[in-house]
Amino acid sequence: MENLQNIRVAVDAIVFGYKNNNLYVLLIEQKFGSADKYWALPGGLVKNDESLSNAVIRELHEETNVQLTFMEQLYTFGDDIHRDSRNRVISVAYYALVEASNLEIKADTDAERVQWCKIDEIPSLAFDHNLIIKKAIARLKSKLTYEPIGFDLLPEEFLFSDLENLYCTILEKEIDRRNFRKKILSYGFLDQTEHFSPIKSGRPAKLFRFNQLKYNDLIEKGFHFEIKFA
Amino acid sequence: MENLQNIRVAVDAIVFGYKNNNLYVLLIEQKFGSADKYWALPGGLVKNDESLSNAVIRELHEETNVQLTFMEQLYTFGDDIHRDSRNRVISVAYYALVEASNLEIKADTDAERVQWCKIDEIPSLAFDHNLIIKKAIARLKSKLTYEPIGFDLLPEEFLFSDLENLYCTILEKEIDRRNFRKKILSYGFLDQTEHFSPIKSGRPAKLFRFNQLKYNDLIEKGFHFEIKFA
DNA sequence: TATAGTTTGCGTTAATTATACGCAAATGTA
DNA sequence: TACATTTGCGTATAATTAACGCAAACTATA
Repeated sequence: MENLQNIRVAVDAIVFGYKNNNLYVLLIEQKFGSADKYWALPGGLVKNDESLSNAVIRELHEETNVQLTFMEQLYTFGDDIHRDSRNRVISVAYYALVEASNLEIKADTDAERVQWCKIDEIPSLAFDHNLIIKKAIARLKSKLTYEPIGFDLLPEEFLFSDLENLYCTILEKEIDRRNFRKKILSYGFLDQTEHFSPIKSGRPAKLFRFNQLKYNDLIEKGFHFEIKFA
Repeated sequence: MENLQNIRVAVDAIVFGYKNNNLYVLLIEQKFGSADKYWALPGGLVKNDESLSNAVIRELHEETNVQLTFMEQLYTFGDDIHRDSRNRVISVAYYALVEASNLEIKADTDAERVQWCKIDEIPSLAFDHNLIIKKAIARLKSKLTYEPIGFDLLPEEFLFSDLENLYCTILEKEIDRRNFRKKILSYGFLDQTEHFSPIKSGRPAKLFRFNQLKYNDLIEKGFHFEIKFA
């Protein structure tokens, strides 16, 4: 008599990495049946006794060996009833960041392939995963401008020019190098280290660190991070 | 052998209304078993063949007679496995706005009670609904500052002082009336009507309208709405 | 009819912030 | 040594924000 609900709950992860002026997304090769192979976002069904965010962590751990520096819920995709042609599945998508130094992937025990894919070279993916990535990129861009998550994509000690290039690359905007530096430094949450970067040419550059404690202090005092671009 | 997924998918709606310098949320009285009654957010389980957003619309229509002017997905609550003590249920929460002129509720056919509740007088609700409302308020506050959704809470023709009070009330901030007016008018998406408001005292005030077309034009030209407060 | 009280609507000025550059310092390389 | 390159600091100007003054247009009251 009763019409039982028959909807599965999945999670998907959009993991962003940044290296050499390029933004990357983590993709895995999924097998459907015997021959069909598709690139897709890492993810899978949520277990009955695990939280949504733990499901993401677990799936990422099962499929890859990345170390996240940031993770946040993105959106729940469930308006397209047929986004998975086999069953009704809604997907709670999370986006996450990894440090540049962590961008190498060891071959996994599974036969499944895992790969970093440049953001502008993403192939046609399974399900609505292209749409999900599109939304994740939009969110990443927006979040970059009002929270200091760019540092989560860089190594602990980084060059100012790297930070600057990261912003320019991801936001696809030009910016005045000198004004950018001035503004970020004026916030006062960066520590200058004693170290210099091994450089190719030009004046040696100091390495900087993001100081989370100083940032938290500022936030408590009502500080509001913002990077605006023309 | 296979451990089948047994997770229900629900939607919940946080419907905001604004009247007389007060922000309201729509609550319904839910019955648990024979005697237990709890105030809760409108919502319920998603049907197998309906989209998430349609589920919200349906539930609101079943339980109330409100006309929404805005609706957006808020967040999916599923990290607390026991948020519903009976079953594992994840809830996709949507927040929505209604016009002030629409703030009256007709008694519904159901025996269930429906009521607008002042934001600072919300009782202890069922499940994690207090938490959900908290998140919705935070989102509403933030959204008010970078998108012109305040107009969706006001009648079509409104006074500048109403708009100003709406911002002050919801954001819990003071603002200079004259600078606020200047800034909003400078954007150029408001139309001045020929009408005046029936007033109690003081100089008669012109009524304004939000012009969606003008706003869309601005957006295309790269305009970026923003209301900042000290 | 005058006067006080209230709210609207338009203005001006000072302070702050953003933008657009200039240029020397410190390196590697030819 | 001269040159190319990148860093790091500075200054002038434009634009925006914040702070405030005040007359206009009404109501209520004496």
